Amino acid sequence: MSIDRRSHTPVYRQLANLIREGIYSGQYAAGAPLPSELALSQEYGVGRDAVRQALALLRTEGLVSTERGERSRVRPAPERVPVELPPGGRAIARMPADPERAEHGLDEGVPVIELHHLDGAIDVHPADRTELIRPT
Amino acid sequence: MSIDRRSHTPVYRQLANLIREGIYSGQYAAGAPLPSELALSQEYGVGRDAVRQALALLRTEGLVSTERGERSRVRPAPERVPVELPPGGRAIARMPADPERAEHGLDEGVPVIELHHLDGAIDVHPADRTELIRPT
DNA sequence: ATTAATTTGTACGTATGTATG
DNA sequence: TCATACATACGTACAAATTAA
Repeated sequence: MSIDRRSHTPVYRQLANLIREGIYSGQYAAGAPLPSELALSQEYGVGRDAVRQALALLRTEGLVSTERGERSRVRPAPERVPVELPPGGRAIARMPADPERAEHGLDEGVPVIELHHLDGAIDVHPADRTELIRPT
Repeated sequence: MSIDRRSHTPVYRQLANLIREGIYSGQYAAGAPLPSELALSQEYGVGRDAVRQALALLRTEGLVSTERGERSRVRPAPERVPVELPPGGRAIARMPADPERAEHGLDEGVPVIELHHLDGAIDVHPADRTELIRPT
């Protein structure tokens, strides 16, 4: 698979699609590093900007995490902790603002779940580690 | 408020913070257009790249939406539809991959809620229009 | 209805800073 | 110390969509 310059789909989205498929197919295993930006740039014959846009897109999807100085890695799915939605409780999911994300130490592309209790109390849970449940 | 070039906080994050506060404070009302990228670039004395990175960050937070040819707008919060988490049901929240996002017509920065029923069926709901509830 | 101006999107380049190995 | 790698920030140019004239 390669990049089609004649396609209407932007280069960086085509590249993101290729990498995403590589993740889904297991070509890139969970926790494994992707090729460096330079390597991807050369391998697919695109600018570094296109590579960075593709990786940024995958980060917002929670598929990839990047740390400065290291190659991007396939973000492993953490264990989910069951959290009970109590009677009369309500829950919503939203993306955290950047300062809130830093405060909770969340990866990019990870939503938060707000759990609203009957008494008005609100808990905030990282969505990647949370599974809302209701007992039978 | 303005940009501090000596700060260790990147220019684009400082700018994103300023715009975000402008949204929270009501200076930019829901649905209202933000200044154009050029206007922001000139007003704060930063490059267009920094402006675009700031807006991209706010989009991933679901605070702003942008369409080509139009100025970015403060994303209005849609009505939430109550969805019952049934007995024995489970729910998780995650970001949709780009093709899935396009398929469902979701804005950037909007998670999806996966509702897993006891019989194995899975519903997918847009998180910005969904409120999970459990009756008392 | 056409044209022009505005605005965002994509893609490239260069340079420098900062963190890792 | 040195090389590698990602982050930031500026620039240019052109494409594509909308808005205004």
